[in-house]
Amino acid sequence: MPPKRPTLFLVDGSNNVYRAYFAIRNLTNSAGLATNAVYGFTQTLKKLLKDFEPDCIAVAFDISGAKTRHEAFADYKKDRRPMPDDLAIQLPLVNEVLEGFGIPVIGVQDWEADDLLGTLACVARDRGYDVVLATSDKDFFQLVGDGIKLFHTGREVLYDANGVAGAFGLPPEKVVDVMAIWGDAIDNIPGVPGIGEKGAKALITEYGSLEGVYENLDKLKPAQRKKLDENRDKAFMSRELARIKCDLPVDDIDFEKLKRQEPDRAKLHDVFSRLEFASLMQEFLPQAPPVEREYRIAATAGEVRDFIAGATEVAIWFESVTADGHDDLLAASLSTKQAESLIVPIASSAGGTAELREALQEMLRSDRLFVAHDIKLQLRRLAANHWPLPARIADTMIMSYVINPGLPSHALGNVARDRLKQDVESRKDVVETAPLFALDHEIGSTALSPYQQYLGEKSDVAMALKEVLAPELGREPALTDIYDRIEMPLVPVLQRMEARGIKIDTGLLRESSNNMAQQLAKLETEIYAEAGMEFNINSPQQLGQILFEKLQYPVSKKTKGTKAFSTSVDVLQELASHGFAVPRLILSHRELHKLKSTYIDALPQLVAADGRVHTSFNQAVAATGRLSSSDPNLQNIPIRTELGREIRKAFIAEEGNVLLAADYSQVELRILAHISQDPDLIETFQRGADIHRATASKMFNVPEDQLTHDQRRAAKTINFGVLYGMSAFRLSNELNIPTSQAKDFIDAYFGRYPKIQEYLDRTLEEARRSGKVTTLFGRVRYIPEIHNKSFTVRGNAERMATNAPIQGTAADILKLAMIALDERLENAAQMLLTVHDEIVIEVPETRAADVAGIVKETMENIFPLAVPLKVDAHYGRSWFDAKE
DNA sequence: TCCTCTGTGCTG
DNA sequence: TCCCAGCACAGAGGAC
Repeated sequence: MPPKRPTLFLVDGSNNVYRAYFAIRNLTNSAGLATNAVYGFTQTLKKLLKDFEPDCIAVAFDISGAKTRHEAFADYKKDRRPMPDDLAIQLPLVNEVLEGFGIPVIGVQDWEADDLLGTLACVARDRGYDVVLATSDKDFFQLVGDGIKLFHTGREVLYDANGVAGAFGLPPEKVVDVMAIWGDAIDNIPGVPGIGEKGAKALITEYGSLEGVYENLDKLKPAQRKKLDENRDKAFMSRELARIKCDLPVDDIDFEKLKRQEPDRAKLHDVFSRLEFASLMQEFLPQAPPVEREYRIAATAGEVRDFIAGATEVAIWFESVTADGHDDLLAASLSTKQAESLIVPIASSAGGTAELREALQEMLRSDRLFVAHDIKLQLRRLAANHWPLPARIADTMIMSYVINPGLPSHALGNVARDRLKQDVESRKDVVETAPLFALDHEIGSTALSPYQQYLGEKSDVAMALKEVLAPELGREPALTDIYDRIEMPLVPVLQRMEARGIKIDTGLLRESSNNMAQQLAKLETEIYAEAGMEFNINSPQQLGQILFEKLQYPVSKKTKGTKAFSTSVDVLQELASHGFAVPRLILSHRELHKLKSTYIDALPQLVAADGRVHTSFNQAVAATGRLSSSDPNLQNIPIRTELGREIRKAFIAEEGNVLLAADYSQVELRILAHISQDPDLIETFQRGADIHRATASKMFNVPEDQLTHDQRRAAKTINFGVLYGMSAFRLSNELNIPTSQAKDFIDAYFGRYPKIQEYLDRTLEEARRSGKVTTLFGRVRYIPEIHNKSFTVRGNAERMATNAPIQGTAADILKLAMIALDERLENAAQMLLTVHDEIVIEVPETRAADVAGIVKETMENIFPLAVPLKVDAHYGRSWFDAKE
């Protein structure tokens, strides 16, 4: 093999700065400084460095005062517009960025940057470099050939000579001839007026050169002949203007000095923070010098056994690839101490062997503690491949969540950045640059591919995080309990629920989809007719224009962010109540379209080969301690409207089974009664009365059996509202009463339940004092905004503070019940779903009544409160039937 | 063309 | 200004 030629990237500074400036508009920092050009230029630079990893790189700029290269041509560039002020002001910042990246800037007084680039390119090529010009200026196509390529920074395409021929239509050496006729408005190269790109290329293609064209003038159509004839001098002059010089005197240049350097992270972080580029700031956090990491690849089972010998804790990562809807294991990465990983190929395609696979399985069957960041994902992959599941597990994602659940994300990358000040490779980035199966490529080599680096990191970082998080968790006994007794025991329970999935009657959904499509089409026709024109009904913007501009309906509300016309249900209902047809029809259309697109059409597509949908339960998302569900979200299946509830008929049990739905009745109010110790509230629940009726009776001083419907409704609204910190304003809206009356209701409520007021005050006091609130079980939630000086922000924080202990305690209770049920039901029945206060179970019909009893008993007695917990349990063929 | 934000609406 | 906690769809427009 001949030695590889070093690569040199020559970046056309002006071109790329201008391109960024025009490609990105309206980007400024909070001080109003334009930052668009720096941002775009930086992104281009980053991409070049990452995708091409050039050996050498430099950026060429004009130095102000640069003379024209052909002073004889007086017009040349004379009326080129001056650089816009808000671009000029960014040039020093571009220089700072380049300094931060360690990229030299080249400029020679009085030289055009084009000629400088051309000369550098040619000299470098002649000295043995593979040169790439990074520009979006088509003029540079003329330089492309052996040893010189062009990377078009706008299109992100690398052109060699063939590429130029393909993109430009003519080979590089013909570029100047084409420009001679076509001209270039940007550089003020006149060309032949009246003949443009198409004409110029056709002529040069036909006659080979500018000379060729003029030798054959007589063969051309009269009009074209005339234009060429009259502008002969201009054409030849234009060709000289377009020609980039390659022979400027630069003999003394030392390309070694253009070697790529490590970026100065601190410097970049500083400039990006002034520019307020948040993601770039994150990316270039000033870091401690990187630890030497040793990531090896195992070739034999002996190496695997040696690696974990004596270790009681192993951090694991099993990498998988999805093929035909199945997660196939590809490789594992193991760590027993920081900065060391062993990568073990699993799939034969990646170099895996039966012997290696057996060593891994043997490891999983051992009683070591297996650590991962999101271990449920690991369990899922192992289970999908019928591998043994480890018995003792630890999860750094859940540790992070229990310590501070309010973070925006507990994903590995975020936690590592936060806790270890370390960036981790994302699979997306790695797979883009390296093929997946590069894994077996470098076994025995010390140089790791990016993919191997990524794999090694997965277990290494999990182990490093465990070293940081476990001691921190251990210092908080209540949090340790939450982790040990609630969250970790729940992990395998959730994993089994996800793996089981729930059966879907796709036939039913398809039928209903067709039905709805017809109804929607009919509604659309009616809406267009009433509106007098067609428009996109699903576009709030277009709908707003139709309703409030074209049809001139009264405007009652604007949207929060953009202050556009609001077209939300309440607005439409208000309009419909005045007898307007369009809003009434839109409401029907909205409901149908929502149900069809979000549920009826979406669900069948998510049904797996087993005829069931498998959601993911997210255990480290909700700040209050609740679970969430996604892909698909099965926690928002409609129930409140008759039409919506029909969808639950498609969630069914297997033949011979039923679905059993058990839900806690008014669990949050009961928790409020317990935590506040309000005697009246407790008494009401203890005697099993209708809580809203009892509340109304107290508020309005009317016996329970003489209340009006509206009085009970008001009490019900307040009962729920108090859990969320509802304002009088909101209550007045909800009940359609004056704010003053709503305020009276609320006062009456707290007058009768003084302990609830005390609870709210006490909780706010705690939040203000300690910055956090806790559930009954000690789960924390930090409320940093509790001292915010903005009324709105602080108000929000206060409502979070009072709601979190209630909602969070309910979540704790449900989780405990799930853990207990998983154990008690054994194989008699299988939990499938959980929806905050509800558990859905699939059970053989013959055992349904029996299991319903166990479920009810378990859930009601899982944790004794000052009031009884009440569970309603029903079963039937479908989820619809199970909700009596 | 892909990605992100916004408006809207579904659940407990 | 105004109700806690989620997730997803669809449109619009930014970014490349």
